[in-house]
Amino acid sequence: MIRCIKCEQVDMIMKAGFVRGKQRYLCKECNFYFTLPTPTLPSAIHPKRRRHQTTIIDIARTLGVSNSTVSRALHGHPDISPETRQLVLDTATQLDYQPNQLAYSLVKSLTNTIGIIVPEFFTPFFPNVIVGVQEVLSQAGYHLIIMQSSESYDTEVGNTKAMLANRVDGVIASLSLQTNNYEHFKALEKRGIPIVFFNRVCQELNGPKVVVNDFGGAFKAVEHLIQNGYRRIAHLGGPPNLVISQERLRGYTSALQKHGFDIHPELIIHSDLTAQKARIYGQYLLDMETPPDAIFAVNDPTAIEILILAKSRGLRVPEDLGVVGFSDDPIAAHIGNGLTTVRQPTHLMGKITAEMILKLINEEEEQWVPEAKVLETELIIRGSSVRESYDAVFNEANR
Amino acid sequence: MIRCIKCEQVDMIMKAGFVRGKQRYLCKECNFYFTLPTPTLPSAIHPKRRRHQTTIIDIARTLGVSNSTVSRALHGHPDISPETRQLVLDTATQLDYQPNQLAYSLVKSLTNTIGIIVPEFFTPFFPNVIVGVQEVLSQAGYHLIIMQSSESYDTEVGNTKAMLANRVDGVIASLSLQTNNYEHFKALEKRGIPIVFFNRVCQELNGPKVVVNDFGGAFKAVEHLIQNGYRRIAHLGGPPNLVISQERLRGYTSALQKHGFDIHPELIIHSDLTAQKARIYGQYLLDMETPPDAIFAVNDPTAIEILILAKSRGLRVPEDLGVVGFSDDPIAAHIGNGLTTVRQPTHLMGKITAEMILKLINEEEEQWVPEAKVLETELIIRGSSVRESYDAVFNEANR
DNA sequence: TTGTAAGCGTTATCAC
DNA sequence: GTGATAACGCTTACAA
Repeated sequence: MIRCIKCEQVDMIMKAGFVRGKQRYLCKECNFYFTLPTPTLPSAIHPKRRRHQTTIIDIARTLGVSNSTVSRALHGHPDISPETRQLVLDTATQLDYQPNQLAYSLVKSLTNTIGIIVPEFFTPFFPNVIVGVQEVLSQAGYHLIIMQSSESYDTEVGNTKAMLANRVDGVIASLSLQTNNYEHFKALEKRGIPIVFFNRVCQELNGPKVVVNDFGGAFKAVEHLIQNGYRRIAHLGGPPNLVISQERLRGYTSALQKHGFDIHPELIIHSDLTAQKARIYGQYLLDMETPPDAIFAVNDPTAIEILILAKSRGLRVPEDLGVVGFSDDPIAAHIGNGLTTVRQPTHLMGKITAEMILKLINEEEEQWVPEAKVLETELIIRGSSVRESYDAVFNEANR
Repeated sequence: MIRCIKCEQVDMIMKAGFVRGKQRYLCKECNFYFTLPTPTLPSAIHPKRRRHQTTIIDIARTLGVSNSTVSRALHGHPDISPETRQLVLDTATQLDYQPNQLAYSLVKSLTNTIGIIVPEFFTPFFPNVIVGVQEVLSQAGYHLIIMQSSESYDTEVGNTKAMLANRVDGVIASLSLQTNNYEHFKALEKRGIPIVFFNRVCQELNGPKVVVNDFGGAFKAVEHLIQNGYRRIAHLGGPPNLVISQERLRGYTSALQKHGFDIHPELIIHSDLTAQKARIYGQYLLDMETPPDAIFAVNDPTAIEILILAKSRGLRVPEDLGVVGFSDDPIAAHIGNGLTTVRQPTHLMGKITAEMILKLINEEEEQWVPEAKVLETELIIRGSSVRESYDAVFNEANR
């Protein structure tokens, strides 16, 4: 005999289909739809659910307590008797309970998840940064969901949408090569989701950024080439829209200017960071009427391609051609007599980026957060750029 | 005037605090607590929620329709008039609506997320596999949540717990060095979460696996050394608990046996895949009374360490010492005269693993899924192992 | 210390 | 074609 839970009527009840496996009723008296409250019997079993995961309700039922009690016990809430608490904990392990993070996140509007968008995974740079990020985040109890833009603007937009849909608590990003429009990141900002950019940043967005001193690194690299007697130094640069390209180019020109060299625009090439393009532009440079005697490349993969190209042409490195890269990829130490390069603190970069995003998430009011953190680079001098004699001469002259 | 929603009484109603900003009442007649159902007024505003994300209900309210209508419109359900549909879609973009994947996942018990657990990120192997995985998964509309065990058993257990809590639809995993107990993976299985192991698999779990033919690769490598006249070939192996170590060792011994060589247990070393240990064991091997004239290393980082060690000792490679690695890391092509190594199809491995997990997720009944997929390897012959004269002699003798 | 019930944002079922 | 309502699994304010 079914009684309407609203008007207590008994006679005017009609069956009205099933909802999620439970009989549904309609009270014709008060025109009210309802299902019967789930019976609180300890042995109540969901009959037709496959692979049912244990919930706090299951624990509550087997113990004959309310789900709030269970919730409190599970979270070590102070207002609960030690006995109940232990009882709950025991049955939880007994029933192999695993909390449902989804339900938690839904109710708390917190996912404890940070999203990171990186352009690629092929050079060791981004994986290394991620290692640093993850170290800090997992310590703080956050998960990391990693997405690749694959250097595509459209994919990057999709990534940010997915971040939004999954309600990540914060986003870490490094821009794709194609990205020139930043609306998708502004959409995140607008919703109050903190973002920290690293490495491939953009000046248009005024959030916090973590970068290395690209200018300084490039400056040191080119000055080092000058000190080794190279006089016609080319720059195989990156795409002009990236700040790292701009800064490294600026370092290059500044170093030349400081030492009284002219800037030759024909020796400045804008490429795309890949070895394929480096090969083409490298050929072009070395085929010039007056080819350069040194090349400062925007990153290690392109520098290595130049090294390979030089070898195939019978050019001696460093005698005929000096080469300096940027990144200190592991391979740089081992290729030929070693590639001189600018080392970036990738791991540290990851850690600092992660710390920044955590700070942004946890700040109550608008605390002060540094606009941009600039990490220092280190010039690692190896065989591809050291011409002993010149170095001596130069240092002599400067003393 | 408040009426009890249960007994319809009007006089015995008392105010009884607030719940989530709504007045709560107690009916003294039937002793029933209740709040008034949320008014369906179009202009009802959540008064005190900061950073409120637009929901389906907001759209419904502004349009004066029900949320089911909105839901249907957003999902392109057939039973909806084109006008309403367009109206909903328009206001959705207007209000900048972003679906809440959490709520969706909660109700559907589907997250559209796959978790992957990898031991490390330092060698290019795992990043490369991940690239392949992600290619397939993102095509299928799945996200990837990446976790690192950092070669630690405890972290790996934590990772699986987190996967469970986040209710991922499937798990891809490669075991940590420390892992000897597989209960945490069995716990996933028990809950019906599909798992696919790759590369570092374990025989105890009988789920699907994707591996390369480690045996065959090792066999080819060692046979190649024999053909180049090396007669005392050592094996710098991996940890004995990993199947890859076992298989590569098996390939090593089989190749020796096939060519009538004795197995010298003192030439078989179990290390841990790292360059640090490789240095120590490498020293040990080269310091032997009768040192080996060739070393087959379990992976490239260790092989490269041997190369460096040999150089520092003035040993000529390949004349005095032959070296073969396993993986074909990018660096292998460039170090010294090149490192001979066994190439693994990392990208393909990722793609196949991803396809397998998708198949497992989508299969209705227990469809047949291959137990294990074995991918072929390729021996990449470079300078570290080719002694022309010996090769000729050997081939002569075998003709 | 424990219980009650709302609500987080969705989907699904049935009635109309 | 549209609306009403429950349910997904959890936290929490308030009352007892």
